[in-house]
Amino acid sequence: MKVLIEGLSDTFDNRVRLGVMSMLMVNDWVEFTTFKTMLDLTDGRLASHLKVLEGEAYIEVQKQFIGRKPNTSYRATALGRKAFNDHLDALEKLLNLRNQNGPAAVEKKED
Amino acid sequence: MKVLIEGLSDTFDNRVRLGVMSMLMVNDWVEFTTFKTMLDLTDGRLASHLKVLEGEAYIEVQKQFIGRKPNTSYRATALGRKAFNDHLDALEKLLNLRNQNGPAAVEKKED
DNA sequence: TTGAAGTACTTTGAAACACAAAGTTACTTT
DNA sequence: AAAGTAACTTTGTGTTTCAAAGTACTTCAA
Repeated sequence: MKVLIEGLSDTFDNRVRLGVMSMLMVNDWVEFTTFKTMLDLTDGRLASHLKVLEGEAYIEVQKQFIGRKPNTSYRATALGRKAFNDHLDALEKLLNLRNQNGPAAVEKKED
Repeated sequence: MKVLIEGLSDTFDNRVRLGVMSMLMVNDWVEFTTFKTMLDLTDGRLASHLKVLEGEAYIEVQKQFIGRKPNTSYRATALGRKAFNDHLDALEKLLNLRNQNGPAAVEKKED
C-alpha cells in the first residue's frame, strides 16, 4: 500500500506560494501591496513567487491605474483553483492519518 | 494585518518528513521498511530525512532483531508530536482562508 | 559455497531552490 | 530638486534535495 506523497504539487510546496493561493481562493482580485503586507514579504521575494505562479498559468495579472498610481492585481485562474484544490485534497488525505484509524493505519509488530 | 506564513515549521516543509510524521501520529512504532514501501522512497532518501527528524528529537529509534533479521523502528517523541500539531494548526489557519469569509478576507477594490 | 537478496544505512556530487540586497524604471508628491 | 511609491529584475550566495553508488553485515537458496 502507498501513501502517495507524490500527489502533492511542487508548485505549492513553497509557503509564500501557498499563502498567495490561499488568499486568492477567497478574494477575487488581490493587489501586490496587499500580498506584501499580509504575508510580510519583500518586493523581490513576492515578485519571484508570483512569477512562478503566473508561469504555471495559475494566476493572472491586471495592470491599471487607480487614481494616478500604478496598480497590479492578481487573481487565480480556473486551472490554478483546480491545481490548488487537488493539492489540498492530497494534503488532507495525507494528514487524515493523524485523526482517525482509517485504511492507512499500519499493522503493528510485537517485540 | 498579517497572515503569518512564518508560523509554519521548516522541518515539516518537506513532503517526506510530512509523510513520516503523519504516519507516526497514528502508529506507535513504524519500521524503516514500512516507511520505505508506503512512501515509495529509496533507502538513502528515507534515511536522510529520518536523520533530520531524529536530529530535532522529533522521533526516536529502536534497533532490534526480529527473528534473525535486523529491524529499525521509529516513533514520535512528545516534542515531535507537539511540533507537528503546531505546524498543522498554522497550516489549517492559513488554509481556512479558502473555506469561509473569516477575518482574513481582504477588502476589494473596484476597477 | 557461491552468489543473490535483504536491511539499513553513508557519501558524493550536481541541480534546483530560495532569499537578501541592491539596482531599475517610471512615475508622483512635497 | 529631492524624496517617495510601486513593481519589479538582477546578482550572488547559501541551503536543500535527490539520485546514484558504495558500505557492511546477514540470510537464504541452489
